[in-house]
Amino acid sequence: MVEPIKSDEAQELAAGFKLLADPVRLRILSLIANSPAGELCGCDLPATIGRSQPTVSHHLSLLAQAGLVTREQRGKWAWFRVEPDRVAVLRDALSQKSEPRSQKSDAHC
Amino acid sequence: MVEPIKSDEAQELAAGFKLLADPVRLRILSLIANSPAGELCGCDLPATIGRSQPTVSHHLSLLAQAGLVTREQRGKWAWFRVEPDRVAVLRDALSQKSEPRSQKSDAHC
DNA sequence: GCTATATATTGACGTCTGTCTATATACCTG
DNA sequence: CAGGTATATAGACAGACGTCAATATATAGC
Repeated sequence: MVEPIKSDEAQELAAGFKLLADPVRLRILSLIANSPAGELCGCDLPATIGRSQPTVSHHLSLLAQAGLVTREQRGKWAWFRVEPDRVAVLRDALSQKSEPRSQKSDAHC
Repeated sequence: MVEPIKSDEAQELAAGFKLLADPVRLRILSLIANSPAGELCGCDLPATIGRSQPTVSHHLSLLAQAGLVTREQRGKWAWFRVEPDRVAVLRDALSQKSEPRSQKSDAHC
C-alpha cells in the first residue's frame, strides 16, 4: 500500500481477498499451483479436499469467475491453472514501503 | 505457496484473509499504514471511512485481536499501528516459485 | 462530582456464505 | 442409442457477518 486506497479500490481488493478467505479455496489454489506442469484436473479435488463434488465445483466456479484460475475443458475433464498475475495483484496490495516515516503524529484531538 | 498447504494451515491463512475481505478494514489498514509516523488515532476514522464510531471500533477490535494492528492508549485516545510482520505472513502465502515445472500432467482419469 | 469526549460493548437485523442433496448437462465408450 | 463418468446448477438450510442504535466504560477538565 503506497497510499491510502479509495473506497472503490478497497471494494475490489476486498472481493479478491474474500476468495482467499475460505480454507477450501485456499487449498484448491495451493494444490493447483503446486501440481506437476502447474495444472490440475478437477476430478482430483473432491477426494483430496474432502468435500463433495458440487461443493468443489462451486468453489472452482468462483475462482474462475474472478480470474484467479483458468479452466480448460479437455473432453469431459476440466483442467485448471492458477493465474499468477491475478494473485500478484492481491499480494502486491499487501506490499509496503520499507523505510520508516519521519513525520510526527498530530497532537490530538 | 511453496507446497500444497495443509487443512489447518489453510484454516489459519483463511482467517487472516477474511480480515482483509472487507473494504472498511482494508481502508483502515491502508490509512494507518500510510499515515505520518505510521500511526493513526482512532478518532480520525469514522469521518474518514464514512461509518459510525461503533462500526469502526468493531473493525479495529477484530484487526487488533488478530494482531494485524497494535493499539496504544494515550489518555483517552487510542493510537493504532500496522504490524508489518503479520501482514507479511499473508503476503508471503501468495508468493510462488517463479520457475515453471518440467513435469507432465497425469493422463486422466 | 459533574460534564464532555473518546472508545468499547451489546443486541438486533438483514444479508451473505458454504455446505449438502438432487438433478441437469456434457462427453465418451461400446 | 444406452450407460457410465465428469461437471455444473438449483434450492434449501444453518451459520457467519457488517451495520446501526443504544448504552456502558474510561479519561480528562473544571
